[in-house]
Order: sequence, then C-alpha cells, then structure tokens
Amino acid sequence: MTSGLRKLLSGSPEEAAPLLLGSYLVSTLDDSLVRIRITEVEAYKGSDDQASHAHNGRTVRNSPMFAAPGTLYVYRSYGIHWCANTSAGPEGTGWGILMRAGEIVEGEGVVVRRRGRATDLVNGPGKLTQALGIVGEHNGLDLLDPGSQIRLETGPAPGYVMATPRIGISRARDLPWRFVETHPVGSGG
DNA sequence: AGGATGATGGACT
DNA sequence: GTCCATCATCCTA
Repeated sequence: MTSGLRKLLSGSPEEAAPLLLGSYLVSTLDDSLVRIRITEVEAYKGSDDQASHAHNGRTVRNSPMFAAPGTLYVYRSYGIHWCANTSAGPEGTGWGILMRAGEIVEGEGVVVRRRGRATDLVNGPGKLTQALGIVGEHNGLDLLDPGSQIRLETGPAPGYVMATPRIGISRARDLPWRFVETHPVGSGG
C-alpha cells in the first residue's frame, strides 16, 4: 500500500509544502530513535524559481531533486551545516521542499547529545538536520521507504498554517512559499 | 531582543 | 574570486 505522503509529494511543492506540516521526520541512525514533527517548510520549484538550487537545471549536486518524489536531498550550507529537503513533483521536475524546523516528539536526549546544547535544538534547517544525524552520505535516500533509516511518516495535521516569504534567500523574495504552523490567538502559548 | 560577524566548502562566473 | 536555502557567539540595549 502506498502512503498518502507519496501522493502528496508528487504534486506541486507550493501546494504540498503546507500539507507536509505535522508529518514526522524519523531517524533511526546510531540505533537511536528520533522523531520530529515538522512545523516549518519552504517550497522550491526548480527552473521556475530563481532561488532554487535547481533553477539552472540538473547538476551532480541537485540531482536528488530530480529523482522520484520523497527522495532526500542533502546539501552543505555555508560550508558548515547540512540541510535536508524532500524532492517533490513528478520525477524530472527538480522541485523540492526544504524542511526548516520542528518539535521533538521522541529522542530529545539523543538530539541534545548530537547538538551539544540543550536549547534551540531544532528551530532552523541546519539544526533540524543535525538533530536527526543526517549528513551528506544520506543524500538520495528514499524518505518514503518504511525501512529507511531516515523517513517521513504521516502525523497530526496542524491547526493553522501561515504563509510568508522564504528566509535567507536573495532572489524571488516575493513568493510566499514558507509555511509555518501557528497556534490560535489566545491559546496561551 | 536584536544587530554584527566569523567559520568554511562547494558551485558557479 | 564571489555567492550562498546557516549558526553560534559576541556585542549594545
């Protein structure tokens, strides 16, 4: 049986990205379970999108974005950090979704050890990736394979989603393709 | 709370 | 040589 995520991720990233919020990113690397609920994502739409790594077409680096939807694309950011995307859209489109932040559901102790600190554990794309133990060698993994050491699983949908311009980019700043889970006003948070 | 800045590797001109 | 889909730390309030 095919996961709903597969159908979801085979669509346009700007439509799939907000629906990906609430899903779980699960890592079983190092015999340690970490489960993180995704709360912030950004859509990148290949050649249509000047901010996308794929906007100039397929290269060795961005090739996982052109693979089947649900393929893990890991890239090095600013020479220091790793960041993780899932490919989206039909194979060959170069579309993707950057997973930027979440909340730890299981394995906080593991994350504290990997991050080397006890606060700000997963509130950024480099931090989220480090929390899960994802590095360059995991590039190209199938996130939709239940047997994968790094995988996506369905989770509870968010109550409210806010769309804003994407963060940290210099081009295509007008597109509201960053999606964040928000809480109802007055919920006490 | 918020601005500045150095670290550091790979892709691209 | 320049540009980043960043983060931690240091500084001024």
